[in-house]
Amino acid sequence: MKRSLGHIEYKDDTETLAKFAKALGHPTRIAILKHLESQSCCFTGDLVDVFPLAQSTISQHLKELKNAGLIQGELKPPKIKYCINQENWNIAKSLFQDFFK
Amino acid sequence: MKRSLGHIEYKDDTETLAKFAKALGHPTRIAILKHLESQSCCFTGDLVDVFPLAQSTISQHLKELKNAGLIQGELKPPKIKYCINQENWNIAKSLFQDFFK
DNA sequence: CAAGCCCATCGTAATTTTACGATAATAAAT
DNA sequence: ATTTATTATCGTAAAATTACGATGGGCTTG
Repeated sequence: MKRSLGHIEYKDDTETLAKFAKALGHPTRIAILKHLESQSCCFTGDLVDVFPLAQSTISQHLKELKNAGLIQGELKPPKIKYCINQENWNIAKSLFQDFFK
Repeated sequence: MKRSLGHIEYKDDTETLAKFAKALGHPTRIAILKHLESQSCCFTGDLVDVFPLAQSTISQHLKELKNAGLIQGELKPPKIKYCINQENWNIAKSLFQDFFK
């Protein structure tokens, strides 16, 4: 990208909403989150069984959801249990609600 | 991308929600839509004045929002008036609502 | 018909995303 | 201490995204 202006400054809510939306902007990640909602929690391996994707790809999607704050991982050796991050989930929820008025 | 499986088939709602989310996944596009909500409608030129971005860049963002179905353009020569596509907007709204339960 | 205004599109470049296989890391169990 | 199970990370490659300037097309006005 040719960026003449480095960063454009948007309002915090705008940036945050875009960040959440971006994380939701892939069908696999939507499906993962739906799965997490229905199961409340699950392990990486469960998802690898459900989706026809490489384990590393699933892991990458989980990483993005985690970076966006939508999920969190809890160590349950040798597995990792992923759950919705309820706090940020609620923030996202109200940002989207406000956005759609 | 190395795609061994061509396309993964997700449920329609999942694909649609991801498509809307992807379109919302950039702060400039969020800001454009907020602007459109407050003004109800506006011209491309108005946005070029508001955002420190090249006219072609604004146009490209508008194109993506249009492709996602979130906005529509009406010819008002020599300008083009952009508005929220209310029908799809409502679809997006309820998809996000359902998603966040 | 020419000139001007507004906007989309083209061509281009840097960056990011998406995906894979292979490898490394971590903790438990043997 | 070695093995096993599970998951993250690395290296890589193709494609998509984001941005710019320049060009072109459509419509109105002179």
